Amino acid sequence: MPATPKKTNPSMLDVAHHAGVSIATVSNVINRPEKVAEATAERVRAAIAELGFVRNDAARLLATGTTSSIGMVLADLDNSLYVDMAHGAQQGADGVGLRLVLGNAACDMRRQDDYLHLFDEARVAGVLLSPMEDSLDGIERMRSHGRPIVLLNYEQAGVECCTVLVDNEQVGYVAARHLIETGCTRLAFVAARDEYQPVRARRAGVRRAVAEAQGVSLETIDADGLRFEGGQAVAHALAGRTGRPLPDGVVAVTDDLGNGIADGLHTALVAEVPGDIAVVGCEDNRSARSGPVALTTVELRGAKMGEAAAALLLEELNTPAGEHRHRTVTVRPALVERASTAQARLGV
Amino acid sequence: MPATPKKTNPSMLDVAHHAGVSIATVSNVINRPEKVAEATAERVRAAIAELGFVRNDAARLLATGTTSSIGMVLADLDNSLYVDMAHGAQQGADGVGLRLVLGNAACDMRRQDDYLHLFDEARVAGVLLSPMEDSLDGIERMRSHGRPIVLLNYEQAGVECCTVLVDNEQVGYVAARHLIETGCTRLAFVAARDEYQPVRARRAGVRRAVAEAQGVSLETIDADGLRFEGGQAVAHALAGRTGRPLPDGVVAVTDDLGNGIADGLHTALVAEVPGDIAVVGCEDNRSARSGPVALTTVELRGAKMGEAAAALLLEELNTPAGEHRHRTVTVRPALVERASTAQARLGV
DNA sequence: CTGAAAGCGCTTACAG
DNA sequence: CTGAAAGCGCTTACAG
Repeated sequence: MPATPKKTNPSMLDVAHHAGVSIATVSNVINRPEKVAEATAERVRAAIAELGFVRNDAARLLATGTTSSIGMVLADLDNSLYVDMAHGAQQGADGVGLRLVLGNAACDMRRQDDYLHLFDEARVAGVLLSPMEDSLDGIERMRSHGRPIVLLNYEQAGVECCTVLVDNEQVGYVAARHLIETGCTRLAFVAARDEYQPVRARRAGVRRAVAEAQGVSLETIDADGLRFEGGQAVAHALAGRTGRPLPDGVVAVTDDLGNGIADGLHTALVAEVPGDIAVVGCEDNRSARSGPVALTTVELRGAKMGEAAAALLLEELNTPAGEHRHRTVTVRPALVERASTAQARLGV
Repeated sequence: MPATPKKTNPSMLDVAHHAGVSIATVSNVINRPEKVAEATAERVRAAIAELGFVRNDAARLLATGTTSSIGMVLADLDNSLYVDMAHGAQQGADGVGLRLVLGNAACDMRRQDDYLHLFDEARVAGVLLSPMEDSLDGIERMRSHGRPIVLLNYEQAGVECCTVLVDNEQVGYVAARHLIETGCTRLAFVAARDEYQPVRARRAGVRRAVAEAQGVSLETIDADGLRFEGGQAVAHALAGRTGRPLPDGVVAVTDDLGNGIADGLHTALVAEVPGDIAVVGCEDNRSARSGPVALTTVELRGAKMGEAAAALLLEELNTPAGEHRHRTVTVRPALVERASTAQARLGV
C-alpha cells in the first residue's frame, strides 16, 4: 500500500521540466518576459497554469533580498479608528504595488512586540506601527536592521521615524469651538485621569477655545476610563449635583464616553441631549453613528492617516540610504455634526 | 566620500564570526541547544544579542519547508463579527505556537483572492478564511498545494475543508422564540431581499419558531440592504401603514437593521421600542450595545468560531497526509438580552 | 533567445 | 561537542 504522497507546491523546476526548458527561462518569463521568445513563453505559461505554480516568495526574497510585502501592527482592532487606518494603508499600498499584511496587538504590549519581531523575521519591506505606548526597543531594532518603519498617531520622543499624527490639540479646540459657536457657555471636558498623550493635547485645545471666547466657563470632570460605562457614571454624578449649575455643553474625550454620558443623562432623567446639554465626542468611532443619540464628534481621519503612512513608507523605500530625511505629516481633524449638538444650535 | 553603507539584518555568518564558531553551531544553539556546550552557547547568545540578530524566516522556511505562521483572511473588518473571529483565532493560535497574520478583504472579492495568493506565495502553514461568497478557485488552489485551509461561517458546497459554522437556522429560531416567550403574537422578520445563505437560514428558523407556537402570526418585510438606513426606511413604511395592525415583535436579520428600525420608529413617533414593539437583532455587533436602544440580539460567537477554526487547523497540521478527515464544528448561537425587548417581557 | 552555475541565509545529516 | 558541505527554490549575470 503506497503512502499517500504529500501534496506540495510545484516548483519552478517542475514547471521547467513540464515545458521542456530551463529553470532560468521560467524565471525569465515571470520576471522579464521581454527576454524570451513568445513561443517559449507561451509554453511556459501553459505549464504554469497546468501545474498551478505559485512562486515561492521565501526563495525569491532570499535571492533578491526584497519583497513587496509590508507589515502593519495595529494597537486595537476593536477600535474602529485602527480599522480605518488599515483601510487607508491598504488603499495607499494598493496603488503602488505594496502588499499589506496586518497584526492586531489587541492592546497587549507583548503582542505588539511579537508582531514587530515576526515582521522583522519575515524581512518585510517596511512596517507601519500605531504604537500603544513608548515602544523604543522594537522600533530601534527595526531601524537598526535598515527596515523603514513609520509611526501612526503617536509622538515618540527620541525616535527618528517618519510619523503621521493627528493634531489632537486641534481636536479639542474644534470640539469646544463648535459648542461655543452653538451657544454653550458652561463647558465641561470629560476625560479619564490617565495621562494619555492625546488626552492631554485635547484638553489643551479645549482650554484654548475657552480662553479665546468671552464669558465661557470650563470645568474638568474625571471619568473612570474612556468607555461607555465611565460616561454613564459621570452622568449619574452630574444628576446628583447640587449648588453648581450643570454644564450646557460637554466635550467627551472619546465617543464611547460621550455616548455613555448621553445615555446616563437620559436614564437619570436630568437632562436630554441635545435639548438641555449638547455633547461632542472625539474620534468618530463607529459607535458615534449608532449611539443613543447620533453623536457630533471630531474625526481623527484614520483612513487619511493610514494612507499618509503608506505614502511616507514608500517614499523612504525609494530613497537611497543616507539621503532620506524623516518627515512628520499632521492630519487635520474634522468636525462631524450630528444630532447631539443639533438642538443647541437651533437654540442660538 | 564613502557611500553610506545600507544597514541590513546581520546574518548567522556574522554571528558565527563574532562568536568565533561555525554557522552550524549558531544554528544549533538556536534550534537544538542541548547539542552544544554551555560555554559555547553562552558566547553565541552574547553575539546574537550584541548584533541584534533576528533569524531570516524566509531562509529557514526554504531549508525546513515549514513555518509557524498562518494566514487569516477576513471578509470585512468593519464588521465586528470578523474582529471577534480574529481575536478567537489569535487566542487559539497563541496557545499552540502558531503565529497569526491577517488580511482584510474589505468586502472585495478580488482582494480576498489576492490575500489567498499572497499566503500561498508565502508558504504559510495554513489558512483561515471567512469566504465572502463561493470561492472555489482560491480554496482549491490552496488545497491542491497541500496547504490546509479552514472555512469560517460559510457552507461551501463541493469543497472538502474543515469548517466552523454557526447554526443560522438556530439564530432565527432563538430570536423568534424569545419574542414569543416574551408575549409577542404578531411577528415580523425583516431582511434584505438578497438571498445570502445566512439570511435564508435565519428566516427558516423564525418560521419554525412561529410554526411551533399557537396563535402567532408572521409577516416578512423586505429591507433595502442590511444596514441602519434600510431599517429606518422599513420603520417609516410601517409608520404609514393602514389596514393591517403593526407587528409587536420584530426580528431584524442584522443588528444594524434592528437599530435602524428602533430609530425610525422613534423618529416617526409611531411606536417606542420596546414599549410598543420589541426588536431583536442578529449577530451582536458592537453597534448592538450602543444603539438608540440597547439591542437584544443573538450572538454568533465570532471568538468561539475563530478559536475552533484555529483548533481544526492545528489538528489538520498534525495529522499525516491522507489520514485526515475533515470535520465541521457548529457553534451554537446565544441570546443576549438587552433593553429592546425588556418592556415586552414585563408586559407578559 | 536559452541555459549552466553561483549565491541568497538558513538547517541538517554526517564526519571528525 | 563542532564544522564542512549539501540542499531548499528562486534570481541573475554571464556564456554560448
